[in-house]
Amino acid sequence: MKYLVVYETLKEEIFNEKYAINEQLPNGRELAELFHVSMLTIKKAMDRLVLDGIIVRRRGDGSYVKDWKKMDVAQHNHLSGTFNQFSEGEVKTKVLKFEVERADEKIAAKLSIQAGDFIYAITRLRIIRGIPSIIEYTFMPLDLIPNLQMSHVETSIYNYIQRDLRLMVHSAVVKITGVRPDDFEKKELHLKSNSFLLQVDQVASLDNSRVFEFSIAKHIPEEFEFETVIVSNKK
Amino acid sequence: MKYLVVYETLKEEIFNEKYAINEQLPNGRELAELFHVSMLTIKKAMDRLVLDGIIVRRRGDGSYVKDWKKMDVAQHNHLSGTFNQFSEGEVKTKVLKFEVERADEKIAAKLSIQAGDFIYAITRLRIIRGIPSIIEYTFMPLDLIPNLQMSHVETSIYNYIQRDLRLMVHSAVVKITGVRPDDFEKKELHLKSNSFLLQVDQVASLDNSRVFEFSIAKHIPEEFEFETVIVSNKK
DNA sequence: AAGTGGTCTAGACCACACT
DNA sequence: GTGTGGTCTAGACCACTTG
Repeated sequence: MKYLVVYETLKEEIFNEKYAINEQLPNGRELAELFHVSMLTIKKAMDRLVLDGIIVRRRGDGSYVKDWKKMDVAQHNHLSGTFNQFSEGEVKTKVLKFEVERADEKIAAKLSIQAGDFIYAITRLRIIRGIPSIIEYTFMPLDLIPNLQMSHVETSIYNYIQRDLRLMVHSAVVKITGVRPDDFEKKELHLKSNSFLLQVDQVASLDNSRVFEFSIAKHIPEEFEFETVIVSNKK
Repeated sequence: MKYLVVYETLKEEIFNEKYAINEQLPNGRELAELFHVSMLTIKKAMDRLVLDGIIVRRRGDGSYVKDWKKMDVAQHNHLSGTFNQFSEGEVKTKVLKFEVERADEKIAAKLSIQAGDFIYAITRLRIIRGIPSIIEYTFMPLDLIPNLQMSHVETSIYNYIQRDLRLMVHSAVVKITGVRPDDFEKKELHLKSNSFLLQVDQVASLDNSRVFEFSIAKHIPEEFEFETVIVSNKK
């Protein structure tokens, strides 16, 4: 993993301002000599820095350090579940429902299974620093996630899947919308009548391409912030 | 651009179900022979398909078609400004403000310029299919975007920058939150007192690393939907 | 053990930006 | 023209999954 060493080293050097903002970096050949690697390895490292939004590269011109200081929040591309986004003890979980049911048409479609197949249907309330902040509705195919226990549901299902089942989470499609709470949500989140929520729909896949989770998380606005970097994919 | 040909071809074949969902694709060597390219070119094409969320690849196992049908909306990674997200005639723009001002501390920080530097300060109301839907506050450094005209502001500043100035938009950092409208926004968007908005903050950069835009767009929830794919970057 | 994708090399050629 | 990054090759070796 040479390119990761190059990537981490350059990133650190930039953050330590060895290379200042808007400064041009050494070209590919020089960096390849410096690190004793091929130019392709340099390119791979630089591509990651571009993806991070830390540098730009332009053919015929060079590589330049971007103004990375304006990225005020660490990137939110979590893929780790709600639980791991907060530090130990900051988040408490109240399990409102934990049942095995048959998937209806809509959920079966999201999970790429047959209607009528068994699924876990889980509803959880996340309490962050004492404030009820998120209601999560989670649906998972029973056959993919064997032997799910209350103790997993109470903390992080992601951790169970990754650490215990040793499955790899590959990717997720997320959708963000704004919604009004229903009566149940109003009660659980202690909301006033004019309140609103930010809804994150997520369909998450394992690296064997199976969909293992469809979840709807509704966040109170005080707690919610989603940040991402969009990079233009020109030719 | 051989890898793009491979990418487009494979994508089309998958969508035409030459390769079915969950089916294994030919391995790298075979595809390299088929397309008469090197394996690295195949890998680059496949990497893009992975990024699109269309396939998964696993070392030691193979490449598999994902359930791409569940991606119900075309990906929202626009980088094209509000105007180009809707078809011709669907969106009307009312320019509420179009001035040159001096940047205050906050805006200067976002644009990576000095407080006091000249900027365009633009406020626009976007009316989609007859419904006032978005208020956009846009700030741009004067020196980067010379000679901005009312005609550009009324349609798409992005088009002016890309087509006329021939500058390339490289990337953007976006942040999504939920907010309450102020009185001005309530009036312009015809909102009731208990309403809410989805706020998208965007800091956009050119490929020379200069920040050319800081914008705050506040969307009515009926119109707003943001979708993206998150891919795990392990190793 | 056989087959897969991931990384890496040392070059080559090309497209593009500057002057 | 010079220098830059982007693409590409033909191989090599390695890490990993599955039988």
